[in-house]
Amino acid sequence: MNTPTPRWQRRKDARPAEIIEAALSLFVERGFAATRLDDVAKLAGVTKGTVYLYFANKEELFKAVVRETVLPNIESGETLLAEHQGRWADLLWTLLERWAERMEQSASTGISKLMIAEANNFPELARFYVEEVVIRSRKLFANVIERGIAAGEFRPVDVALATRAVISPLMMIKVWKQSFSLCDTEPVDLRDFARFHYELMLQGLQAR
Amino acid sequence: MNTPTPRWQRRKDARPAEIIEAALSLFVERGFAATRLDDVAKLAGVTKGTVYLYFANKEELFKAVVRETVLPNIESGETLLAEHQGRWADLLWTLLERWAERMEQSASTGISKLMIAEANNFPELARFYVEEVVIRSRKLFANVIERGIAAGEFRPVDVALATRAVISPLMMIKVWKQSFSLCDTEPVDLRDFARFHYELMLQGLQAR
DNA sequence: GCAGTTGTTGACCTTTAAGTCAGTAAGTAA
DNA sequence: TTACTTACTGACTTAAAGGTCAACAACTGC
Repeated sequence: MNTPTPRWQRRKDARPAEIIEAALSLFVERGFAATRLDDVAKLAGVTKGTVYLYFANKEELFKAVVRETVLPNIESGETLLAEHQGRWADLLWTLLERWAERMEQSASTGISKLMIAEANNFPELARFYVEEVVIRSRKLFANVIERGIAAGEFRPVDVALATRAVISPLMMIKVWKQSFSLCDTEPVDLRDFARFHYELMLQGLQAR
Repeated sequence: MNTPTPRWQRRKDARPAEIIEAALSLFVERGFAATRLDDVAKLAGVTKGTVYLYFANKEELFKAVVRETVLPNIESGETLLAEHQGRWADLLWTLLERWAERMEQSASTGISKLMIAEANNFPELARFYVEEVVIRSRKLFANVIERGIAAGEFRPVDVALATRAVISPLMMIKVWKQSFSLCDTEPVDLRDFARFHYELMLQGLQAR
């Protein structure tokens, strides 16, 4: 007799993560409302019923996607800051470079586009995201700038504004690529841009 | 006898623009899929049937919103460039300042957030937007930078990268405000940021 | 005024996708 | 093998929103 391969397997532990991964990529591509749970299930290799076995409803799945995907990314930067010795400009570049790298690899950075699109529809989730992700990321960069100023390495600029000037260009380019990769005839390389942005900005930041 | 005010009026010419305006503000706030046509109609002071009198379906309304709203904004910048005399850095600041002003006033700049969110769901519209709006805006700024370089006012930087470095920060801050105004506890003023960004960037751009 | 035209309504139909659950088959242990 | 548990399926129900259209009432011209 042939040993028939089972039509499906029981994989209770792996399912949630797989469903979240599938949901992430479809939410990022199409948006929350335009994504059908049948499609999420299909991409995760299960059926819709299974999705509802692990998540109470579509909104809870969305929240899980944001929570599970976003938090791991910040901690590495915070360790870098804690352990850093030497010029603050170098740390700034290290942070930007790592960020650009991660943007090219993992799908998780697509969350920023997703949150921008859906923030108004999920106020509580937006608040969670702003507090746990945005403010923390800003603090990280703000710290570097502040210490650079204190060390006499940077001019005494407005830190809140400078922080945004440092973060926003890379973020915008990434969000842009996420949305218009198919039709932008003049794309730029993320790392090239990160380097260019860093050098341009450093001129204005450095003390004379 | 009292002259009864009619329950509604026939205003064939004004309806399309009013419906488009209503749709714009709801699309920007909630996204395309999450916006109900009943709500658009209500906000425009009509009923759903009237919306379908002027637009074939929801998708055509969306296209009309993008087309009608976005085009008028670019031309003024192009005239400024054509008529400019003097330092190119000054023109750069004029363009950025006007852009920041318009962002604070008209709702039309919310289109960028909308297109970012929906580009993948409307490939043809995304192509139209990229070609008619994005590329044209980039060309405008690229021209200023190129002429500044030719005049020896700016260093010979990579124009494509510099253009994005100039545009993206303001755009990101605007998109951000659009999405997180309710829960961002550390908002920045658009004009302040525009000025800060301009001065920071100019340091890196200027020839020595 | 009155008759004819048409912009507008609102109840209705239709489609789509969220959410449910009884049944099925993959695993497990004796 | 068999008896049992439960992860998983897929057809079903339901709700909501897109889309339609016959009737209506605001205008127009005579």
